[in-house]
Amino acid sequence: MYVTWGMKTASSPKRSQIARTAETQAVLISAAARLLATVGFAKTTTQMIAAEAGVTTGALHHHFPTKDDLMMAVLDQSSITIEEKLRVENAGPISGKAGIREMVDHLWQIYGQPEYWAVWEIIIGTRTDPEVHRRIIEHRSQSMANIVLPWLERVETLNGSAGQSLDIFEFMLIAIRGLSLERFMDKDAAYFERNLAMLADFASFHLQGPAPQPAVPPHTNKKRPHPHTTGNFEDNDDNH
Amino acid sequence: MYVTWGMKTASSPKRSQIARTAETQAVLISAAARLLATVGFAKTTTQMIAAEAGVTTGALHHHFPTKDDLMMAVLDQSSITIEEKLRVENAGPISGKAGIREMVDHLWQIYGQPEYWAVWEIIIGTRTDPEVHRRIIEHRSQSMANIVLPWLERVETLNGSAGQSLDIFEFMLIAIRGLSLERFMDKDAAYFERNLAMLADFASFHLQGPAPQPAVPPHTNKKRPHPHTTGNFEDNDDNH
DNA sequence: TTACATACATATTGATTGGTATGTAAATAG
DNA sequence: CTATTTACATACCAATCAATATGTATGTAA
Repeated sequence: MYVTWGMKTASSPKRSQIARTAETQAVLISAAARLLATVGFAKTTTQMIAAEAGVTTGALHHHFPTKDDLMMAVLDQSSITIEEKLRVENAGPISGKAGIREMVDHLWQIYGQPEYWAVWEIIIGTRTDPEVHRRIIEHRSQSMANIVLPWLERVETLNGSAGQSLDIFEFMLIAIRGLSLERFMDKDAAYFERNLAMLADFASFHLQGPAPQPAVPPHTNKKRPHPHTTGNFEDNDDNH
Repeated sequence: MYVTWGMKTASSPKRSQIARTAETQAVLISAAARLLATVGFAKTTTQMIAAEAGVTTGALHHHFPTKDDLMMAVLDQSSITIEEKLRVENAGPISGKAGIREMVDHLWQIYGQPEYWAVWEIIIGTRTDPEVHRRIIEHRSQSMANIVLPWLERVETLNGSAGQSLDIFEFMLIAIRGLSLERFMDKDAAYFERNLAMLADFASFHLQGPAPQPAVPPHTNKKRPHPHTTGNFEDNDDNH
């Protein structure tokens, strides 16, 4: 449980205060996100988070006075991670049907992963708290601006109407969120691959006009062209 | 809070045991579903459910020994309600673009409503409990069969390939589930209308061949052709 | 009417929750 | 080195949770 981290601290006995704070907070945030994605908001307690992080509840409440503070920190960290992931492959214009399919896979790599589900767990779990909810709304609207604008620039070469592209991007995110919900239902890899292809088809249809033929892969496909499109919650092999 | 139900019991002093049981259980299930949709699984306690239903926790645990039993009853009731809703408008073949748009609205009327979110709250909230999770999986797969099969029969007249129609139906459900998630983000009615239109457009293309133009409504639409497509969680005016 | 079962309410349980109070070790400033 | 702050652990708290134990009212079969 706390073996890996414990060895790491033992190997570096002389750390500065800011280094200790940064490391402990990072470990707590990561542990909280991991638990949110695996067991959900309702069952993620402060004691579980502390145990998963390899610290005590005292340390947790030292860095994050309330549980909500830690949740907000998880949101902050997730948006940082996402913007980082997007910046890596976010270069050059999107060309043709293959480029759109690549974009869909890219979005699924980010928003379809179990780690990202922690964000929705917080959004859904804290929706009755007006203060937290308000912060989340503005948090996400700002984060969305950083994601949508680069996309619009890359896809503008294909279609002239920017408003149309924005709508399509919104829909793609919606579909990917819906697909991520299906991970709770023990679906196989082909299911996700099939619907990602369908979504890419959807974007191509709306961006480049109707294709000669729909060209959606058949219901039973023998080879998996995108093996990284999986990501069931049961697949993770934690050591706890 | 318990005024309505209280008066009802006072007005009918002589009820049979089976009638009392049926009514109390129904009231508890409805109260549980309402709370799940509004405040979520984490904050839905047995005491809140009992208070919302106008009974005591003793009555709750008399009819449903454990909280999970009540949750399963909510699932049972929801599938009954859904199959009922589907049976009402589930007659005659789907004709043309307008028919598909009608079908999308119909699905949104069922799966997009806040009441249905209670089902997902249970699925997500109890995903660590293997026994409950197993029951939910088979519960839903059976329920899905009752929904998909009639759909396939109605749409088969348009397109010959049944496998293709099944894939599209799957995709529609995914998108609608993703769209229902967006209700937590304070989106307006135009947002939902816009994306439902895009989904219907996409389905039309795949089911009846390419249309002349995609014909997506503009980003800012002044009139709302489908006023029933709203349904934010904040819109409900409970008296508690 | 009597005997019993069912439907509830009241009161209370032990376990668990998020959070606090306080002590201790480590880092940093003077 | 000394003083003080910071980082963290231990112990504990009031509140709340689901669930139980028990009492009472009500319907039902004899």
